[in-house]
Amino acid sequence: MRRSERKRERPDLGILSGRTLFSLQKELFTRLSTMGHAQVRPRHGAVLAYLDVEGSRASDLAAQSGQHKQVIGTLVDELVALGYVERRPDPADRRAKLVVPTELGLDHMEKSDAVLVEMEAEHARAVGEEAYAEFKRVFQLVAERQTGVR
Amino acid sequence: MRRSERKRERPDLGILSGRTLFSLQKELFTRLSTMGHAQVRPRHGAVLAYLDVEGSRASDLAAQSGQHKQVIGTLVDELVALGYVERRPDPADRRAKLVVPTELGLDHMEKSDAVLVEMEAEHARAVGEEAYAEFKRVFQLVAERQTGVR
DNA sequence: CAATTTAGTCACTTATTTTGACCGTCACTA
DNA sequence: TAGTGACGGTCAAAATAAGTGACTAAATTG
Repeated sequence: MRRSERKRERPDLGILSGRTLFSLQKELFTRLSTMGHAQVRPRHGAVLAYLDVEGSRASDLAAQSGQHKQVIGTLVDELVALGYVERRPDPADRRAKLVVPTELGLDHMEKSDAVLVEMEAEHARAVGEEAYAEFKRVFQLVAERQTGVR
Repeated sequence: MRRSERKRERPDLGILSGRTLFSLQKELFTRLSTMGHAQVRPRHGAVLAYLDVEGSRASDLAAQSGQHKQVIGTLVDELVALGYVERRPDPADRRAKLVVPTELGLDHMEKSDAVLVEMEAEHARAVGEEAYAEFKRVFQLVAERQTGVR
């Protein structure tokens, strides 16, 4: 069997993760664009995916998303321009600024969470609820190991 | 519970995939760089990951990796310059060129496959062989569904 | 053999990522 | 309470990457 065939039939963890990530992202943002959020691109996910309703610090967003601080800065600039978030001084630390979602931002966050839940529910129906739950459990362990061990 | 906490404790499929992919990629290429392949970057994976020992067409590599043909062209240029692959006319189709790995390229492919197998084996030991096998099985189904449906 | 596709490259334009320096706080400690 | 090092965020610039449209040559279709 040729290597490319083998990779297709028994893809490694990286290939599976990559395929899933990009395809999921594409579907999510396509769906969101039909729900009134056409301007937001997958890139902005680094901010919106981790944003708290009460607001989050740019550094926390950087740490959680694994992006550089500059990238977060740029994304926040764009999201401010689009009306999804605003920057407010952090009362607890005068160095920091809180990135706080606006009404529009909150709507995006809710819809995005809902679509993801729905997409996962479809997978669960297809492969079996129990099998899917177990899959998620192990995936989380693997992801933690992979991330932590470095 | 705040949203960011929830995302940390019960990450969605996208977050898990993303974390796993990027961390895996980073570790893989870090390890490979200590094995005599310091010049190759994750980007080149689009070519090297799917390359056949007998050579592959640029179009096939583009299709399998999901990259544009131009991207593949550029990557092949770089890999040629680094001595990992060479371009040879495809005897079966005079329009096409085969991208064929050199000795160095073959070494990279073997080592990269071996490191991935090893990394996965470590995960399997940690979460249990059986659980890991089942995880891979379901992951493959989910990835196919996610990719195919759209 | 004309019309259509397909493989690949060229030349450009536009995004995205990465780096390094820098300023104003903060936290700790002597 | 002054000194020191670390942290939060931004600027500017350099380096990489991605996306487009047009174009040549060869295969396929009919």
